Amino acid sequence: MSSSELAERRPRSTLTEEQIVDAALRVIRADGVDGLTMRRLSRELGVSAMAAYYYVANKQELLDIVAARALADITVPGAELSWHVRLRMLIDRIDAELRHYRGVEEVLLERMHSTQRHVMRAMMELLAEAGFDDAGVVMAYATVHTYLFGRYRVTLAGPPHVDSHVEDEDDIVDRLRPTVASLHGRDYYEFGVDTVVAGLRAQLRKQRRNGHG
Amino acid sequence: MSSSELAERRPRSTLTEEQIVDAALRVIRADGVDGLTMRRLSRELGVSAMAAYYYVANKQELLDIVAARALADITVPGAELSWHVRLRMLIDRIDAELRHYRGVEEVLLERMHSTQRHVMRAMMELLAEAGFDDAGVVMAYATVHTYLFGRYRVTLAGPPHVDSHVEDEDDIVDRLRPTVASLHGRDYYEFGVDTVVAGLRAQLRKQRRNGHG
DNA sequence: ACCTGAACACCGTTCAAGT
DNA sequence: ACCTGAACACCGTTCAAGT
Repeated sequence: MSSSELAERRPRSTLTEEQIVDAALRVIRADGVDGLTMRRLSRELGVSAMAAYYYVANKQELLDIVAARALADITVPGAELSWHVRLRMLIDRIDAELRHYRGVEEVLLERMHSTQRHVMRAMMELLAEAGFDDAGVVMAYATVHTYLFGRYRVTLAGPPHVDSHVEDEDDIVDRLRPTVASLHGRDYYEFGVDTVVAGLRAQLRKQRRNGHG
Repeated sequence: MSSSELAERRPRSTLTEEQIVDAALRVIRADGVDGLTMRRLSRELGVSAMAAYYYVANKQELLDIVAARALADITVPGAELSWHVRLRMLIDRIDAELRHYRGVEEVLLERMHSTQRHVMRAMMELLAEAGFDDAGVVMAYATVHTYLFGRYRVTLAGPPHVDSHVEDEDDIVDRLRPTVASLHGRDYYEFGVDTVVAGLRAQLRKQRRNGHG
């Protein structure tokens, strides 16, 4: 038995990629994506600072693996429903996973291809079946992707009160401050996704009017 | 004349906030927001590494000032047009400034309040005049904000070709690869903004049906 | 008042060396 | 094969010191 055969079976390796990803997710859930440093990860693994570099080429690769893992369990809603209902369900399922793996959206926003491939494929197929032409499928996907992964980065909470600034009832920004305070992440999510889906339905009607359908 | 009077007029100050912001914008346009470090900024200003700290409390404050400056010149379209046309024009003007100050969107995405206040006010007033109720105004603004500032972070260009991966005509992701390559930033922008605006028109109709109008 | 220089507590990553 | 330790080239920020 050669040593390379031994190596391929990794007989007594103490570290596995799964352990690394699990540790990374634990850190992200505790301290957010910014809290995930290679040194913090090594502490979580109980291993020397640079050990993880034997398994991942660099930090970006680690983040890609983590993002893929977060979306791995997504299932695609069945074809019996109308396309916009299915799209809404698929978006809801992605959102549920993202809330579960809090912090990972930041990774997914940047590069579309790091979305788990089967999720991208499912959404594109759905859009194609709905009647979007090729360019429409791609642009519609990009629109959903941008909204879905971008929304997590937006925080509304402004500086609670600047001393020099007096509240002005005639200023709509001041007048709506209590409304902002009363709305929750859920409200923004529902409204935003409804808006994007309704917008895509309008885009499809427009494409049909222009004679591609 | 006391020394504090002299100071208030800053008679021979070599550094001004304007110079700092200008230098920051030059660095951002050359190397992106990530390339803007406090040390790089000082080199651009021809001054010692920590000099800028006399004018800004920290890097985040610098970025806020830069973002405010980028949106300072936005003018609001006149009231004679219908609200969705005005909204589209306002979004286009913001986008034009962002393209001019390339890289600043990254700052604006994060926190809504760092959008120049007059831009936020203009868009909210427009949405209120359109007929959205208070919660609708806030959620609609948030939706536009998320899409508009989020889209810059999304890059489509995947890894050009993974060796182990064979193109599969039955896989829609592979099949649409040439379509992705043929589309430009402009196409995504037009489609995405059209989608969001059309979606908001649908939301307003829904609100009216539900008896708030 | 305005700016400098050195220092502190971090990063990601490389690489020779250990087992 | 798998992991360690030291080092390199960076960060943002603080602070005593200069002019």
